[in-house]
Amino acid sequence: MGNTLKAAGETRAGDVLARMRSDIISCALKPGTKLRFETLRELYEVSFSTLREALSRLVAEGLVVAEGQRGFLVAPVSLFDLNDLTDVRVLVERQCIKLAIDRGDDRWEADIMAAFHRMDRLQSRLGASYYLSDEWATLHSAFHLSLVAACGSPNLLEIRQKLFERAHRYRRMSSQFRPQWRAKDVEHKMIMDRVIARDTATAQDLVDRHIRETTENVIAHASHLFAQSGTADAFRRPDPVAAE
Amino acid sequence: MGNTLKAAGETRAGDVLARMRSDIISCALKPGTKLRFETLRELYEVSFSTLREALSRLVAEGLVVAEGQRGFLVAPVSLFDLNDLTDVRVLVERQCIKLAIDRGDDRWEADIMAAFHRMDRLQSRLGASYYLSDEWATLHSAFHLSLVAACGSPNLLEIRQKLFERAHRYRRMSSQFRPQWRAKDVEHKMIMDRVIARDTATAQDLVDRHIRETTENVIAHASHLFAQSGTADAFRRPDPVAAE
DNA sequence: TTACTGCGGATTTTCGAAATAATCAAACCT
DNA sequence: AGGTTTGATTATTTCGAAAATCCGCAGTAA
Repeated sequence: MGNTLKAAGETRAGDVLARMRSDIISCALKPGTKLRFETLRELYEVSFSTLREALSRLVAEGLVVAEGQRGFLVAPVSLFDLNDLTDVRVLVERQCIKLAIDRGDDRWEADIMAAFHRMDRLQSRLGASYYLSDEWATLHSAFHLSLVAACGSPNLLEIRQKLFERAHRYRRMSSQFRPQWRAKDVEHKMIMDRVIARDTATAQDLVDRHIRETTENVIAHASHLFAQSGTADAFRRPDPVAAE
Repeated sequence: MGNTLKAAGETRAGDVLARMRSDIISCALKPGTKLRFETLRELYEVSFSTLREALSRLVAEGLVVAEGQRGFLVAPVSLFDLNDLTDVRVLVERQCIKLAIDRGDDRWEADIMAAFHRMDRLQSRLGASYYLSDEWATLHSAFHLSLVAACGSPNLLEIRQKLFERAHRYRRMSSQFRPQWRAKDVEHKMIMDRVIARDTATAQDLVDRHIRETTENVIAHASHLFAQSGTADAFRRPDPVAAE
């Protein structure tokens, strides 16, 4: 029964998960949208259970929120969330950088240079609008990961990756409106240099600024898209987890 | 069809989730155990789909790991993971404390004292073995949460809570073997005092030590229960998420 | 008019069977 | 004998229908 396509060893739920994540990040599914099962079922051509599985995982990633027994929602965006997200990312990323520089070996340095090279070459090939390409987003993500891959903390890296994904959605929202992004590639090169030179303090500051300036850019050009909704309500998580 | 019990407004999956979490933390489901659906189905008296939902959420909390299309596993424990978890918790908790002290108001201070009082009174009532009680664990969790509740960062608080849960399992493993825990309550009081006095640096250091000493305690008395398994393999997460 | 209650339609949540994939062991080839 | 393929068995993943729940609205009473 030839479905879309079912790559090697990939579970159906995983495939839907990836497609939905992509659609949420690209805002094909707009923030705050109610996700009705019937609609999704025909959109992604899978059954209720499979959808539910994917939705559950997206809730874990913070891209979808669950409302008790009233269904699911694309996680809303807001100025408050963006600022909070940015602060947490800076905290985590600074620590990752520090640990990676302390613990990284030659192999780690080589991987960074390789990741940068791949990203750099793709930018040249794609020209001015590289930032709109999914392929570039992947290489960009891989580059930033390579910088901190040697930090030696699986837990920190997992947290970092989830935050990076969430932030990606905000970045996409602004790139949509700002064809001429400022030259991130220069910053990337500087960060790489300072990291490989094991200059912890400077590397941390550069990454800090890299993140915060991007946020400022988003706020300047895309904040009109954000929900004015209350600072508190937009962040209710479904599960009070343990306490109470 | 009178099932166990179905409290107000609680979804079945949520109930199973809570029970499984409790069983994993208490090690009724031992670390590293393969979770077969048929077994779980009769143990928790629910269907495949409902189980799958609960399992998915537990994966998000890091208490269960998924192995491709080869089923689920209770997340293994290891010395490496415990140490890593501890380091990340210290990073997060220090930041939470700092922000809460910067931003907390009178109401926040009052809530801390109330949470401490409830925990303290329960300890008196239960006597020497209070730490084995689930009720105390809840109040203990609530107390630590109250300290940082005013930090103003939903994202940081969510991360903190998940890490706290994971650490809880390790704490349980050692309390099982060490009936006479050292007097945590004195530490709790000191922390509360320094937090309310807005003495950020000291409060951070106390919490830091509070966490690290507990970890040392666990290592000293329960590390023989840990898997010797490789430092890397025990932490594979199911989903490479975005980066390739 | 305003607040409360009970019905009807829509949506989510749960179920267990059917399809798909992995595991294990015996037989087969080299 | 060692290693590989095949086939039977077991476990997981997916499906769509059935049950439970929620939401809006009409009708009634204060």
